[in-house]
Amino acid sequence: MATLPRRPHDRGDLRASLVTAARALVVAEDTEGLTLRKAAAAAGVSHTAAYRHFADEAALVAAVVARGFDELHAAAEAASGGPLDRLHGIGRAYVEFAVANPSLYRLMFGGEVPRRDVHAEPAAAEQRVHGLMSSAIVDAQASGELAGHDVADVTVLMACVLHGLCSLLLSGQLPVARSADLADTVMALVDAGLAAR
Amino acid sequence: MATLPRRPHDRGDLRASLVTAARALVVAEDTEGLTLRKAAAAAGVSHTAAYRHFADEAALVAAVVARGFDELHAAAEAASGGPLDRLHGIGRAYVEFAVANPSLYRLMFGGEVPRRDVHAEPAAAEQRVHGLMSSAIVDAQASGELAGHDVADVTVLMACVLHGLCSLLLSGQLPVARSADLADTVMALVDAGLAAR
DNA sequence: GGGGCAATGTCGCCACTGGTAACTCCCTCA
DNA sequence: TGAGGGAGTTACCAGTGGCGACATTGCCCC
Repeated sequence: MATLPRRPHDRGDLRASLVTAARALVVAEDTEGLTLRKAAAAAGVSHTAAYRHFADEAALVAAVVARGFDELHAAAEAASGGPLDRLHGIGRAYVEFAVANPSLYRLMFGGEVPRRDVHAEPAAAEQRVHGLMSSAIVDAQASGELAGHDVADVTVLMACVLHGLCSLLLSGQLPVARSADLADTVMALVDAGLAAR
Repeated sequence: MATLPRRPHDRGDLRASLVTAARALVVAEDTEGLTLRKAAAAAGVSHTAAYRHFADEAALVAAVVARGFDELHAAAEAASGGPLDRLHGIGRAYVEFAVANPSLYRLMFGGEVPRRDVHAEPAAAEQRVHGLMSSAIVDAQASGELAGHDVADVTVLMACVLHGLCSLLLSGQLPVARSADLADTVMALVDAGLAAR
């Protein structure tokens, strides 16, 4: 009897399938539900097959995290408008992403599993998001909407505030229902300190 | 043969011993090194004994996290000086704690293991830290060093900025060597927005 | 006093996880 | 055509969290 092709992932798409399956697991069962074995099973493959494409489970997790940052980057990139509006849009998109994908966001910033010093992928993807903020800040300074503080410092402040807010929201310290509201409030306070006057 | 007393933890101090052992494991082997079995072994007890004092491994972790917040609270409480100085002192103590106890801090804010909605302990301990900030903010507003924004909003901003900064520091996105410097920079920017003028 | 009794621990066991080693299959290419 | 290697598989291992049945101990109360 002619068996179906035994190697459906022959052309290297198993890697992508595993990342997709792992991401789905995170969404469905929260971060602790992510297991190399479950991801492999979901991809229709024995768990050892994953080791052909990832050194560790940690490497698989790192790939999921990197993909998460790519998604966050895409969401933030969609912000438009004048320089300061764009900066605010990025901030809102950031918080919206976190609220919409809490388990994924937690995985991305959990920090324990994917050590930034071991896996370069996620760190690079995160840097791209920060780059987006920097460019908006530069523009806002050029247009005179923000004072000329050191761009790196302001970017750090922005990243700190946004991540800190998301962290408090996702841990339940702040009500998720107020996320948009809180994002605006916090950014307004930051603006007050950065505004050109 | 006379066996040594089989129940060295009779008066309920096993719980405390387990938390201490677990905390030590986190410090020694980072968050992923914390295991219920290892903690029990370190306390000189079989691993199932731990279940007499904690429902889950998660409950043990939650206890470690709560204790971490207590330590953070104690460190922050030591800040003194005028209202605004005290607020800055709290901020510096916060960052110093994170840098000095990176693995513990990661566990405290990792978020995956100890869900705030399940374990009340850690959330309450965290709230106490925020309470410290609030009181300093209230004082600074009363003394006229800060403008009279909504205290809750300002507290959120403060907590966001501090946690965000620590998060970036511990993940390697910002150099730990500059932690004190960055803390001051970031807080100065925040102050600029909050200052009474 | 002595007898229950609950608290505290131990042992044995289970399912599951990450990881390794040895093997099979099948495609490619000299 | 046949050697080689990439991609998966099976079998296995140690370690982990968790459960249930049992032992021991000290305390409380008749």
